[in-house]
Amino acid sequence: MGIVARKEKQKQEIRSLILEESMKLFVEEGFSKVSVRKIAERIQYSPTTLYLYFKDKNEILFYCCESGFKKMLEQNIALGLISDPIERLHQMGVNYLNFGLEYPEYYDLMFIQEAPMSALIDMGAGWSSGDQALEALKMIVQDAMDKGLLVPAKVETVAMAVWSMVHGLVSLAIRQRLDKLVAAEEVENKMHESLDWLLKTMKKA
Amino acid sequence: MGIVARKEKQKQEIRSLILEESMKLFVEEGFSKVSVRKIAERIQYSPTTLYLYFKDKNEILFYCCESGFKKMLEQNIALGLISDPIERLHQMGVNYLNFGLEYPEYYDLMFIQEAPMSALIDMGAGWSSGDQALEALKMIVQDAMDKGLLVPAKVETVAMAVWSMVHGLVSLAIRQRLDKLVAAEEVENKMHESLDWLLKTMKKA
DNA sequence: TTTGAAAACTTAACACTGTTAATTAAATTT
DNA sequence: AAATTTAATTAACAGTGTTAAGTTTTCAAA
Repeated sequence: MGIVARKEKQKQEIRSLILEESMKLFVEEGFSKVSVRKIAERIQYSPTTLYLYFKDKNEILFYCCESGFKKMLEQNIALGLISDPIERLHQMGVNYLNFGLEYPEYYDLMFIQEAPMSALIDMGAGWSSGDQALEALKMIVQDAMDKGLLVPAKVETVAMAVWSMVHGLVSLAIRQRLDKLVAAEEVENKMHESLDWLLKTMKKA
Repeated sequence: MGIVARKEKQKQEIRSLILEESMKLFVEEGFSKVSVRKIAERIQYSPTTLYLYFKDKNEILFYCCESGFKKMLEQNIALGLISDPIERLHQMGVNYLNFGLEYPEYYDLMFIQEAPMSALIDMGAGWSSGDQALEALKMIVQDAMDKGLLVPAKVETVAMAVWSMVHGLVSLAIRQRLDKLVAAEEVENKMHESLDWLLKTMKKA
């Protein structure tokens, strides 16, 4: 049935439209200041129409997360070219910091906000791109360990430490807490210095 | 003037009452679900009365932060007894993790939420107890470096790295992101393992 | 002790928020 | 062309932070 297929396609288009325009608004005005009514006005539909396509506001946020992860993965494509695992890990960290600083609103949604995660738990679904990124991290650590470039330890432990550190840097920066440790203009530099320090430190002597 | 002093004291008492009861509510119901009206009902005043004592809701949150820091500092009193700087740093990290896991609502306010920090910036004031805690951290790192227990590096860089790491662990845990890396029951253990790993790693060979 | 001003508090209201139920309009099938 | 299903809207509810205006209480001077 071509007709039912077309209808399905139209439906998907509106879904995408909602997500696109929502994300634009999140980036423009900041997550907490975007209301269902604002999104609706942007796409020229009534506010309640959104509820025909998404369960609630949280579900919209959740699907925006997914698009954030895709953006993040794109940045990491060139990573495969680096052969030294430590150098690859380092560059992955650099990408992570840059992503967080360049798209703070995305980052907020993906890693800081409570809402999307509990929406996800209700659904039993996804974060699939997020899981993918974590798998990549574990694999690099494993690789580095196999090649004797790191002091032996549990892969999970090291991956968790590295992720926590870059996440800590980005989330403290986004929430302006790092200003309390160094001058605001220097925050970005110092973040990279801290990352450098970690990788130098964990590298087997 | 004894009379004006008494009035001032009464005013302070109501201020404290508001803060106490607000914090109780934050812990009970979670930060985002507490409204001005709920706080007001608890203390048996009209909602608008709160605005006679605080500029807005954010200012209430901000002052709750301060009490959070005091709680945190209390936990760290026993720290002075430990003479080995690395051991002291380690225990400080352990305390940090425990605080975050035991009082997630406090932690949320102090380090994750956006609101209190921007309130603070408007005021030009405080986070005084927070600054104190960071100073303590820097001093320990400095001490460890002086005693040749760490590979030489900028104190700020190392302090930032350590703080970011423990903050990263706690904030990812609170927001249930670590469940994506290890099973939920094991999160707390694994967090401590990651911290142990960091300190072992950064210790000079 | 009564008057008048200052302080403390409340009521009413505004402009928002997310969300649901009932209703209308459009598209498709019979 | 009529009936039915689908899509979108209007109206409304219960809640939010906050302000302006009005009321009650407190306290010092007359």
